[in-house]
Amino acid sequence: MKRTTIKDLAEMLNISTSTVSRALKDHPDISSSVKIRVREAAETFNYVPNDFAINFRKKSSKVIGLIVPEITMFFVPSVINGISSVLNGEGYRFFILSSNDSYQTEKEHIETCINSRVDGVLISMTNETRDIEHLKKLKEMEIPVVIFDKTVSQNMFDSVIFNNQKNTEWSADKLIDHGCQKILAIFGDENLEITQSRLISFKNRIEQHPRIELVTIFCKSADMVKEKLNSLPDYHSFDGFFAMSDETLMGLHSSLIKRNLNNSDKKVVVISEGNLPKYLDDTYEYQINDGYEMGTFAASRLMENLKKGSPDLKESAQFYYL
Amino acid sequence: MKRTTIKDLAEMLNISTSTVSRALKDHPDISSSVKIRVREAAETFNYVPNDFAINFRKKSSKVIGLIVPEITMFFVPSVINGISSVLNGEGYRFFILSSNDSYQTEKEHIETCINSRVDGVLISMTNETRDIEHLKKLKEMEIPVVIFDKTVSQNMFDSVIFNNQKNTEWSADKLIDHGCQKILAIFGDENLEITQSRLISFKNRIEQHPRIELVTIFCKSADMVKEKLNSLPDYHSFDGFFAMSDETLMGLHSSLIKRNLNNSDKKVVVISEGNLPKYLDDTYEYQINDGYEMGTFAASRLMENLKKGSPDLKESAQFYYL
DNA sequence: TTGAAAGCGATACCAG
DNA sequence: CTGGTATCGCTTTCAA
Repeated sequence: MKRTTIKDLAEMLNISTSTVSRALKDHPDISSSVKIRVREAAETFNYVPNDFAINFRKKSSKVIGLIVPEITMFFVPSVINGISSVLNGEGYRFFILSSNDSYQTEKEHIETCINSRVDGVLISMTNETRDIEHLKKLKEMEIPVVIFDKTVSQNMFDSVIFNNQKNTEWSADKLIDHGCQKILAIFGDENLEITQSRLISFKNRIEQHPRIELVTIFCKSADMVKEKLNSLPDYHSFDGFFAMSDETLMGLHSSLIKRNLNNSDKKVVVISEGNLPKYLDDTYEYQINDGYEMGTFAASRLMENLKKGSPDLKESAQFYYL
Repeated sequence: MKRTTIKDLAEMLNISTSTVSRALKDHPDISSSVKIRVREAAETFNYVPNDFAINFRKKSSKVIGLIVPEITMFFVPSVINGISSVLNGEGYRFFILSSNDSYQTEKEHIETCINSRVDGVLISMTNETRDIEHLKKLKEMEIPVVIFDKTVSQNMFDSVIFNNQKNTEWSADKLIDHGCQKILAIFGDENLEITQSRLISFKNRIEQHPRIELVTIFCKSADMVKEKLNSLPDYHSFDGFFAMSDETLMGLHSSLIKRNLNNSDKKVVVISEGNLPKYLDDTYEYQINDGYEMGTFAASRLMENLKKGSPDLKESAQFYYL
């Protein structure tokens, strides 16, 4: 089905394509009589500007690529909502690329972004990712990048992460203040930067109280939490639990209710992405790391970078704590 | 930063752009010696084909638009995963547009899809949507559409939904077979088509057993479930519970554990989107409405429509039950 | 086996 | 105020 083009309109009205183009975008040079005729014609013939042609001409796609390590129910949906709200407001769209926890896939997605000429990239990295080699091409191409949540240490791109130290210490203090004597702390994937930083802060804080006994376990998934807890010999002796994420919490919660340990005097403190908490157990305490907020923040930083244009003007990469 | 183009390569190698273009895509006409030289040059000068130009030329974006009523943690993530797995395999990308439960926004998103010349549209509708008027333009433009999960009755576009009757009857039978005598059934928003159809099937089935007492409640959110249950006078007298979705289940679960009614002999049966179940309580029984499956199925149908090309050949819209 | 050239649709510069 | 024209990068006949 042939779609109406500017040229079609021009021929119908016996004027030039330039005039039609300008009339359509309300250029001040054009007489209002012409504008009216053009707009009417556009309306009747169902003219839809061809974004391909415009992108091609303008070398800007108004599209940004969102690369996430995996699409889970825990964090990603709220992040997407946050990103949406910012990008839609700015007339941008985005496509989602899930790395499925594979560094290789992540790398390919970056190629995809380059090929499809996205205007910018928002990325949260996989557990396997150790450096930013694969991102350097984006830098060369002068495609703005903002890394969020899961990152590796680097100073080439803006990044926004939660304030792990603050959140973790808050959590540790809750358990300490509650008078817990034996604490089980459940962390995520041991290889992740985020896990390590939370681990260190948590340990430091707890170790200031030598009488408190601390056991830490690392679990890549909620299922693994369940498994490990089930084979924990002295489960009942713990009087305090810490989970570093919604996912680890899920495993813990599942395990606690199975043993009828909910509604007990055990203290549970969680750093949570914020979706689940209100449905699990009123007695758990949460430090919320809001995905929506992170989404809006990261997207806003990207928009700023986009507008800054010439990147020579751009100061070096910045680190933001949420 | 100037990016290498085919023209650049052609000039460097003193051959024509046509030859370069063909060499790059391994056209049989081109001698292998030329191919090698071209590929080497492309490699060294970091040539990246310009998708804008290609799309423009080919009039195909390899992009499809995904419109969802809202981005929740319950269903959407798995649907997205399903869609991803199919589309990425076919070299397509997609962008996500969330209608935020607003018909108006949904309508705008459809315009967005048309303007950005997506090759196809996958859509799940808002609660406010009553007809497909706003989709007709897509038909005119010959953009293939597949409607999934939330739809209205129509016969213009392919659609894929869960088999509510089957799933609901299965659930009712579970409770009946377990010997439940007093059942509390929790449904979602009373205005939704999906709620009504599940309600009717459920009731019909239970009413075949006159001795069973059935109480039904409608709740727009998990929080409302919690509220209503908390003010239920004879809570303990129920020996069977039905929740029509993960969201209603969340409220029920929250309420059950609060009263220490988990791990009891109460029977809980749920029609679930499938993400949460394994983390809540092993004793609940689930009929899984798998979002991943729906995603792959809907995306596959869309791909088929895309390939069928000339739509005169296409038979009328089809309805699929999952 | 290769090259020349047209053209996809919109834009913007330069002229008038 | 309006028109002519080159151009973006690539693909694809048509010729050679």
